[in-house]
Amino acid sequence: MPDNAILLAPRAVDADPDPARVSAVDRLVEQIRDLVRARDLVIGDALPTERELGELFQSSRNTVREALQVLKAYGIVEVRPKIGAVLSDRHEDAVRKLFAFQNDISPASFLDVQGYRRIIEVGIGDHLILHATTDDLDHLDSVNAHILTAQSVDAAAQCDFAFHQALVALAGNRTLLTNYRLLQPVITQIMRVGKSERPVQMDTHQTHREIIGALRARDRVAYAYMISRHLEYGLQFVGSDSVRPLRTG
Amino acid sequence: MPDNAILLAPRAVDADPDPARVSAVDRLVEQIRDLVRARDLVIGDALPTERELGELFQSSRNTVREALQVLKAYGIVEVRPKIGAVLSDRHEDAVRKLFAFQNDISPASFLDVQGYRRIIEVGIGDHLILHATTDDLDHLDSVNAHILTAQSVDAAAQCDFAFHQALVALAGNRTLLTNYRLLQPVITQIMRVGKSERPVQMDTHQTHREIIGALRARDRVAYAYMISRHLEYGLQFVGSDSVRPLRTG
DNA sequence: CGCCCCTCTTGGTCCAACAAATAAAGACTG
DNA sequence: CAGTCTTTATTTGTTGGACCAAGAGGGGCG
Repeated sequence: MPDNAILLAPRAVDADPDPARVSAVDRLVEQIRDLVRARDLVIGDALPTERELGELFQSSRNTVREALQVLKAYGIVEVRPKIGAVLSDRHEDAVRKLFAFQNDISPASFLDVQGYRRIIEVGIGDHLILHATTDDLDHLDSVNAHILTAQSVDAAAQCDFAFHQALVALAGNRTLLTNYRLLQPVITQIMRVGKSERPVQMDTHQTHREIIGALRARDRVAYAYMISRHLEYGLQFVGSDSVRPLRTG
Repeated sequence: MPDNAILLAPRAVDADPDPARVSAVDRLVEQIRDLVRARDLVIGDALPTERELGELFQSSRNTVREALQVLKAYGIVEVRPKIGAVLSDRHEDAVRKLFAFQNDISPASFLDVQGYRRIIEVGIGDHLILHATTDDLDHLDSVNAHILTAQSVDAAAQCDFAFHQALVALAGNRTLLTNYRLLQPVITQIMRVGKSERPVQMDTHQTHREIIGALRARDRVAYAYMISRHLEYGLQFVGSDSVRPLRTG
């Protein structure tokens, strides 16, 4: 049934004008993908060896290797010596990595990302007010509790993000959550900057508690207000004059 | 200003535990990136030839080629015969392609994506009501007009998406727009499915007009209602009985 | 000056080889 | 017989070299 459930393969996303002029590597990438589908391989299954793939698709091992590098960059496979290429579940990680690959992060981006988060986190408010169960909110509390045990700025930022991610997850929309998580590197960096100035774990934890409280009270106005204020709070540390370039190799 | 606008480079997104065990290809990818930075190369500039890169970094040309395949997959470079590797601005395209790479699109995804769109497009309503200028709305009208001239289902879907993209763009948030555009392949496919059943260009155009009208009237309730109904409309062609979960390999 | 042809560089692909890693099989020991 | 060590054979990692086709660049010719 995986077949008829598929309505389409992602198509027309990249033009493919002259099939004769497509490189052997690109062709192999597609052929290997087709092979995976045809054999119904799942995460963890191993592909044929490089030599076998070369023989199977009438290509040299070098070409196969170049195709495997592409698949590896896509997070589709992981290659281990002696084992060969194994289907990987790191695809989302690869997307995230690529997404942040050369997005130099500027103060403008900081503002932009916080604005994005406000749109999202406020936007899901109605849904949370209506559908979040007590269990959901208890879960938020437990996630929030971790921030008190954070031993470093970095760990605190991770916990902070985990809370907001859990909040977004409660919206029950996979696409939204995926997109939100794409910004993880950027968001945690914002949080690191905010927390490096002074220890604000307690403040953050308390504010999160109040946000959860607003949800428990089913008070959508309070929720929207608190989220907005909470997101603006982090920006005061990205003040105009404290914006200094720090180049990291 | 590109330099001092950099606050940080994406870090800690992928672990790099044992620098001794890193493969030559991965090392080369980083070295080539460093080379680009060191020489301040910009979009359109050409990298050294494969043979030169191999000599420069003490690697064989095959290894260089594998690294270039990775950079190509990342949308960092485009390789043109005889010219060599040229710095590319196709990075976002690469992200988009990777994002949709193995997301086989199921009816469940359709629902999910439409839900995501509703969160976004309704969520930006307040901002649009408050800040959209008459020029902005006129621009929306002109974009919307294109759908009447569409000669094919595919073209109509493109126009439809262009309208919604323009709408989201009015929110003035680059991050949001980038994320929305990430879903372009999926969204346009949803639109194609909706429009393939029967010609609905007129309907779509009219509904868009009404949405713009709600914005002109600064009527946020009407806007939210119309957007929601508009997004749900496309779903009727994805019948409920064909909605079953599918394993996303 | 402009056009055409030639050449030589460059990417695209393949082959062969060796090193390093390691899974699998076999040997050894208690 | 069970468990551990060793050997072996296979597989990936990397290199060097070879050839081809395409095309950029230079030189010659009209």
